[in-house]
Amino acid sequence: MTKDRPIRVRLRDVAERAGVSQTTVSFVLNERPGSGISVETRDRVLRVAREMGYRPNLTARSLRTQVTRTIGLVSDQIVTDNYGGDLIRGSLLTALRHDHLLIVVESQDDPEVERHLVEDLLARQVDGIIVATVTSDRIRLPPILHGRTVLLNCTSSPALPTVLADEHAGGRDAADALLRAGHRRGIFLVGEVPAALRPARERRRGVAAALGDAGTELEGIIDCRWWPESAYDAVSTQLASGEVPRALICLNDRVAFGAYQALADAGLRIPDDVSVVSFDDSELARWLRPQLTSVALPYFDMGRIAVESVLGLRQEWADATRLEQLVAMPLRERGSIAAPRSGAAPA
Amino acid sequence: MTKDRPIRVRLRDVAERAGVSQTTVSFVLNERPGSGISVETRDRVLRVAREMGYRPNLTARSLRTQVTRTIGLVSDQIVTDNYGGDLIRGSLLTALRHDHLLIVVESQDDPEVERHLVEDLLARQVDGIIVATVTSDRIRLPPILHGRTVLLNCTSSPALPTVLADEHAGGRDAADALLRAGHRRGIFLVGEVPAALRPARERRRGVAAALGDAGTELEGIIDCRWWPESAYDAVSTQLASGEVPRALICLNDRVAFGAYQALADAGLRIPDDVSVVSFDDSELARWLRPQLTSVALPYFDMGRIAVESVLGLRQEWADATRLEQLVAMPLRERGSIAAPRSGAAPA
DNA sequence: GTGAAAGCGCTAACAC
DNA sequence: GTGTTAGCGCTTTCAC
Repeated sequence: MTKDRPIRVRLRDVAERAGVSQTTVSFVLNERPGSGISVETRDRVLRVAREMGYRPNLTARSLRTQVTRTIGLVSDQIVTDNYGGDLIRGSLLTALRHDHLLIVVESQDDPEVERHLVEDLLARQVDGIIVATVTSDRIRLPPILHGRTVLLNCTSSPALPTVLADEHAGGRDAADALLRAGHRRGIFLVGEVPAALRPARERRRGVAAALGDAGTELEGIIDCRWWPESAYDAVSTQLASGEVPRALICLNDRVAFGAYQALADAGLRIPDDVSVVSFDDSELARWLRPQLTSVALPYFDMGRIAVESVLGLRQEWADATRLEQLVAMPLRERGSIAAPRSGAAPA
Repeated sequence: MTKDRPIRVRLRDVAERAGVSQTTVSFVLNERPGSGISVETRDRVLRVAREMGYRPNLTARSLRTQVTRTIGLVSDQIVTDNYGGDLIRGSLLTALRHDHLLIVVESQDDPEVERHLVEDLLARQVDGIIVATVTSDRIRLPPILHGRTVLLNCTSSPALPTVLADEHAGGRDAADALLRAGHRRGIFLVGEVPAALRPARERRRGVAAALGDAGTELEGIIDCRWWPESAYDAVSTQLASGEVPRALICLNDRVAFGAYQALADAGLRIPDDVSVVSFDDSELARWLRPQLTSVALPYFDMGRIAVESVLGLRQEWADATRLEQLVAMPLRERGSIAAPRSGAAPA
């Protein structure tokens, strides 16, 4: 809270002071082509406008033009979740780059709230809406959405344009990284795979596909929640069982973190005794010792693409051929993978 | 991108269909007190409006009322930084609770961009502006801000209402946690203290004050950047020097993470050999083994308070007595502190 | 109890 | 080249 709202300079004030009509000022300021304003008038208007500190009232302009240069981002929990930051950042910066503002809104997973928020955004005449989720995959029925709408990290029925991470390819890449290092046997997947969670499903499918192509398969799945503690417990149990893995494919970095701790406690070294690869490439991946090889979540890019789509900037969707846009997950190779200890025979 | 913008139902449409004037519809819908609309008319208008799916055009309303129910949040890097999430979330949810929308904008630390963004927000007639930074403390000159402005996690000259974390008290609390466990000697601060960084300065001052009150002082400062790797190196060096600390006060959780790794590599156990306390209480604190005792950054609360302030909801500032609002940093006690090994004598 | 009409600040067709 | 004028969709004063 500070001083009160000052008197704003209006277009009319500038016009009066410059001794011209509002139209002239409007034309000059909006650099309207072919409006045939004389250079002198132009310069005078520009000067007066600057002197008076004129700033157009965008609310009034929007009312007139039916364009707000504003995009609404509705999410369930995106801000809450740390991973979500990049999604917002990608959207935000892209919106700004295209001279649009982003209105971020969070429904806290309450459909009623979500409906309300979307209505509010529409009432504010946003030019487009992005519906994003962190817990991807939850089918959401598109509400009374008009205008341009894009789904980010989730799907709907009936289908709407959607931006998703290419988790399947990511899964392949994770497995391939291991295969390239010579791993064939003793490869475990760490983390539960709930049927409702697209990233989990797809990552596993991708892993299985790559392994299958190499004529091998997972040795097993170490079941645990996607959190360090749960992973620590599960991996510790596995190690205690006597069947020591040679490589771990962790379903995210937090799981990998728990695995690191369990491995350390068991006196096993990474990557000499056990190789580890993971998903998400969060900050954690660089903080671990050794640094973790991880398949990055392309959240920043996804946000960017969603905004570009909503602004109608993407050819792919101009001709609504494909509704799903899959964004590549880059593999970030670091020091957590090495050749298997006892030199498994290559295929 | 989806179907085109549909024809919106306007107030006038509802009025025509209901056979009344716009005024009447407006009065009914806005539940204007003492407007003396008959119950029948009221019900009819309400019914028609619902049937037609009427939604007021908030752009038009804002133009008329000069109120947008919108708050702009300008930050340098808040979205980028993971810690910043809570700041946004606190602001966002509080804004929503008070029926306002949040427009988040990021300047990428470019003053020119920042000026531009603030102007845009003002041009959009936002009801208030919050200027936030992650790297607190950088004095920023308030730009052409009108209306209600609040600074979040940074200060300015001339001074504006500001919401800050009470880092000094936080520093005291961190040190007190150690003192309570019986620590008096061998306490090291880990992390550099740049003069320009308020949190760093204040935390150290608070630590020193608490230690001084207990008749002791820091054994030394282990200088390093606020990142795991740098902390790992610095702490490892310290350990190699032979002077093994009994307690570490890490200036944030990432530093603590690096310290954990260094301690583990040196075969020292936490908290038996060395106690550790830290700042920020990020997710990391709960993921570490043992879990880390940390002084929490009250970002969520700070965001909430900033929004409440900007909305004029806080008595403290109605009478602009104090411009600075200090928010408490709660100590989250976990398993990383124990009595010193060789039982240091209490004061 | 209800309606006519003005006006928020801007853009843009049309006239001169 | 420049000005007149009619709205955009809403709120609100004032008259009936």
